[in-house]
Amino acid sequence: MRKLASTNFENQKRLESLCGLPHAMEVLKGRWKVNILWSISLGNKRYGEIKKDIGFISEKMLTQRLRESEADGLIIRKDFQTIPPHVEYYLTEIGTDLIPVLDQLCKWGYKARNKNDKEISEH
Amino acid sequence: MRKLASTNFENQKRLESLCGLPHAMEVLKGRWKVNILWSISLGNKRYGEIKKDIGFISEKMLTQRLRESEADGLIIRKDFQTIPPHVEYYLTEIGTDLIPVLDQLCKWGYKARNKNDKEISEH
DNA sequence: CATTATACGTACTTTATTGTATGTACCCTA
DNA sequence: TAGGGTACATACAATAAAGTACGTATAATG
Repeated sequence: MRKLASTNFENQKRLESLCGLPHAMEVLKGRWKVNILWSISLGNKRYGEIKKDIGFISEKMLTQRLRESEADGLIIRKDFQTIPPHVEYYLTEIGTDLIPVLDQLCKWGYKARNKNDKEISEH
Repeated sequence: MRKLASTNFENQKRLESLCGLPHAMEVLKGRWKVNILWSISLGNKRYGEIKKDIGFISEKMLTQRLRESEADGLIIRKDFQTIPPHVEYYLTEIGTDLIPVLDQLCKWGYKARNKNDKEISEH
């Protein structure tokens, strides 16, 4: 739960008003979000598929992050209203737009990791 | 401080081993990091300049994040060894490579924010 | 008739991050 | 000689995120 009257919260708002970057980071933050979005972009639609794809995410985390990404407008939740339940998740337009950026970030991440590992092992 | 034997920690490591994306997010996480890096990329070199540029970051946060980004290999700290102290921060090569990606992310962030605001105000 | 599968919800504990307050050592300027 | 600037460090309190354990309803399967 967010505490609306804390400096913590205020600082985040102030940052987000400065430029788009903090908003982007806010929307992507948390351990699992980018992986969930990525997984959906690869064609995993159902809760169970995403869970299996990531492998070791807890059900609580998955549900929570999916809800947040839905609220942020990145994904759409389609409930087939059946029993047992059948739900599918899709990227929205803005969610889809994010994927190439994540791809860039991923490539950078590889480079950064290798570079740093190398430098550390040189000692 | 990180607790090395927690599931929390282990999960992060597991994710990072999967692809470059979690590593990138790990390196950029926290409220202030991307703004600090951005500020340096704009030409702010000194501690005080970065602090003034962001405006409302506490000194503790700034120091802490600078140290982390240095450990992650994104920036270099050049201490002029004078009294009163004079220190300058520069982006490394890999740190510089990140800037265009952050720029993309920033643009996406604007779009995502506007889109979401609009949809919310339509209710 | 017990198990598995679906997609969650809720209460609780553990870990991690962020913020606040204060102190440091020295220099320069008024 | 009092105050401001430089670039931090440290102890502590407040807040947020992540993980654990357990429970739900129903249907199909063995």
